[in-house]
Amino acid sequence: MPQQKSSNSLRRITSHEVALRAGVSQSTVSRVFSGDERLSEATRERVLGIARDLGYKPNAIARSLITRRTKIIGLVASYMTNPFFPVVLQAFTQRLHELGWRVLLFTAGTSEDVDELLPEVLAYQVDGLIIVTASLSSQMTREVLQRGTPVVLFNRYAPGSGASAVSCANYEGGRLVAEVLLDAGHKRLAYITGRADTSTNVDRQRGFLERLAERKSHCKIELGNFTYAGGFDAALRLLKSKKRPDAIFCANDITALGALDAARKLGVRVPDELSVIGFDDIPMAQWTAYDLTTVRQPVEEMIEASVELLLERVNNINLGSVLKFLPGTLVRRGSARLQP
Amino acid sequence: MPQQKSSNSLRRITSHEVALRAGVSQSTVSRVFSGDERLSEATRERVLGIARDLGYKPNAIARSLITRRTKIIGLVASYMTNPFFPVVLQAFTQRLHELGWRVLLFTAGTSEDVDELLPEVLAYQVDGLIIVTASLSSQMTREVLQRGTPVVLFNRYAPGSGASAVSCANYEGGRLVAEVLLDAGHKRLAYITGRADTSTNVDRQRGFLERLAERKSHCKIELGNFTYAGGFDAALRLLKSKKRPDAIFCANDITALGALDAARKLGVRVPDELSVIGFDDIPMAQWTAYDLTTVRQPVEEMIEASVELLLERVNNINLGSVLKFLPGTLVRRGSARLQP
DNA sequence: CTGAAAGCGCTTACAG
DNA sequence: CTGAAAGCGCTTACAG
Repeated sequence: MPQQKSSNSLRRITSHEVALRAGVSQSTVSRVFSGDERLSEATRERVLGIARDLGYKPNAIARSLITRRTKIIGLVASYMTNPFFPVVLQAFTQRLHELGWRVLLFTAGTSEDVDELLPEVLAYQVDGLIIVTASLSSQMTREVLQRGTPVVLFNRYAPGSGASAVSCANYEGGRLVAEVLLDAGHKRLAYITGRADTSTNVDRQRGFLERLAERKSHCKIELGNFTYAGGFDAALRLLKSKKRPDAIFCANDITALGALDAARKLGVRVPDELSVIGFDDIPMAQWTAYDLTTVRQPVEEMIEASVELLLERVNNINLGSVLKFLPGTLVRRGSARLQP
Repeated sequence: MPQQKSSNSLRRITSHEVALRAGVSQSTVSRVFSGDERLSEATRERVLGIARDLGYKPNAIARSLITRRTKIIGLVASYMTNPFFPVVLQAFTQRLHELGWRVLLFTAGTSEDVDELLPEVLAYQVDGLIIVTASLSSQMTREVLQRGTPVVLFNRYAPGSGASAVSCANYEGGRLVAEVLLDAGHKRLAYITGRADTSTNVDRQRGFLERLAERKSHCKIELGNFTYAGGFDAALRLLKSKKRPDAIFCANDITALGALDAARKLGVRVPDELSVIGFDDIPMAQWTAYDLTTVRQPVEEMIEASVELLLERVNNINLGSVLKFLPGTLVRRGSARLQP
C-alpha cells in the first residue's frame, strides 16, 4: 500500500461544513448536537445523517470555551506502587466516563510536585479536582477553591481546608482490629506504621491503640512506611526480638504481605504462632501464598460518594465541604487466628 | 471562619484584565506568555508582575482553540489488574509532564469499549494517542490516523495498521528462556499462555517453541490468561499430571507468581524440583516469597522510545510508522535452576 | 422551528 | 517593540 496522502483528510470537519451540506445554518447544526429540543425531526435527521457521513463530531475544546465548562476532572494520584491505587484509579475513570466526564491525569511523587503541577491542571480549566492520596498544601487547596474549582480528597482529609473528603473509617477500623485480636486471646501485640504524615496511618493507629488501652492492653510499634520492604524489615525486627509478638496489625495490606514473608523466612508459623492483619483488601490479599485477613475498604462506595460530592459541587459552587467516612469490614482469611 | 463569599473571587482573570492594569494591549500580554522574543524587558516584567498579583495564567483551552494544538496526549489503558501497567502509566505521565504535555486518561475493559470511547477522546482534540495494551480495532486505528492524530501502541503492535509501536522483543525473549532452560538440563518443559489474541503472548510463545524445536525439544502448553488465578490453576494441572514438568515458562510475571504458589501448595520445591520463569519483572518479582527469575522489559527505554516516536509524529504528520522492539534481559533470581 | 450575530479567551499575521 | 483586528469552532440569547 503506497504512502497515503493525508493533505485533504487532515482538515477537521466543522459545524459550518455540515451546515453547508445540509442547507441549514451553523446554529442549527450546533443545536442538533447540544440537545436542543425545538428542532423539527426532519432537520435533525438530515443534519445527523450528513454529520455521520462526514465524520463530524463537535470540537469539545471550542464548546468548553464558550460554555465555560470542560467536563474534565483533574485526577491527582501518587503512590502508584501501592496496588490499592491502580484499582482506585481504574474505578474513578470508569465511573466518570459513564457519567460523561473526562479525566486529566496527574501523577506525583511528592506533594511539592503536586503544588507545582496544579497550576498546569487548572490552566486546562478542569471543572473539579480529585486528589487521591497525594497531599495538597493547604495554601494550594485554598487557591483552588477560591477560583471556584471544587476539590475532593480521597482516602485522606484536611478539616478546615474547605476541601471535601471521602475516606474509610480508619479510626473505627483500627479499633475493630484491636477488638478481634484481643477477643481471640492475643497477648503480645504490635503495630507496623505507615507514613506518619497521613491521616490513614494516624487514624488506624489511634483507633488501634485507644481500643487496646481501653482494654488495658498496649503494643509495640515499628516503622513500616506503607511498603512491602518496610513491612518485611519491621516484622523481621519484631520477630527477632526477645518477647516476640503473637499478633501484628499492619498499616496497610502491602505492609502486611511483607510481614508475612518475614514470618515465612524465619519459619514463624501463621496463624498458629502469629496473626497478621492488614488494611485495604488489595487483590493480592487473596493470593494463596498470603490469604490475608484484612479490613476491606468499601472502594466502590467510596468512589461513588467522591464522585457524587464532587459533581454536586461542580453544579453548585456554594455547597459547603463535607467529610465522609465509610466503614470498613473485616475480611476473615487465614493469616489471623480469630474467634469465629 | 465565616462562609466565604465567592462571588468576586470566582471571576477568572483574563489577559484583557492584565492588559488593562498594565496599560498595554491584550496582544502584548499574550506575547509575554507565549514566549515572544521581541518585547522590551520593561513591559515583560511589568506584565509578569501584574499577572502574578492577579493570579493570571493563560487559559489553555482558548489557546488550544486558536493554535489547534492542545498539548494533550490521550492515554488508553486496560488490564490495570496486571501490576505492570500502573508502573507504565506512572512512567508515561511523568515523562509527558516533564516535556510539557498533559495526559487525558481512558481505561477500558474490552476493546469494544476502546472503540466506543475513542471518539470522545478525539473530540478533545488530543494531539496524539498512546494505547497501552488495550487493543484498537484496525478500522478505528485507520480513522484516527486519517484525521492526523498519530498513534503509538505500547507493548503490542499491528503491522500495516499505520500505527507505530514499541514493544519488548518478545520473540527473542521467548527464545532466550528456552535456551537457558535447556542449557541447565531441564527435560520436561511447559508454557503457560497469556491471552491468545495478544502479540506479547503470541511472540513469547513462538520464540520459546521455535528454539525448543531447533534443539529437538518441545513442551506442554496450558492456558493461563495473563492472570494470577490462571497461572495458579494451569500450574496445578501441570504439576498433578503424570509426567510433571521440571520447568515452566509463564507468559508474564503475574502468571508466574500464581504458578509458584501452586507449586508451594503442592509441596513441589522450587527451584530443585521445578524452575519457573516469568516475563516483565514487576515489583513483586523481587518479593522474598517469590524471588522470581524473569525477563525484564526495558520499561524506561520503551517509554522513552514511545514518547519520542509519538511527539515526532505530532510535529510531522507525514512521518511513516515505525515498529520498535527493545531487547529484554534475563534477571536471574531464585525461582529457576540455571547455569551460572 | 430557524437564522444572524455576539462572544468565550486566546494567538498571530499585518502594520507602523 | 507594540497595537488593532481577524479568527479558532463552538453556544445561545434575540428576533422573527
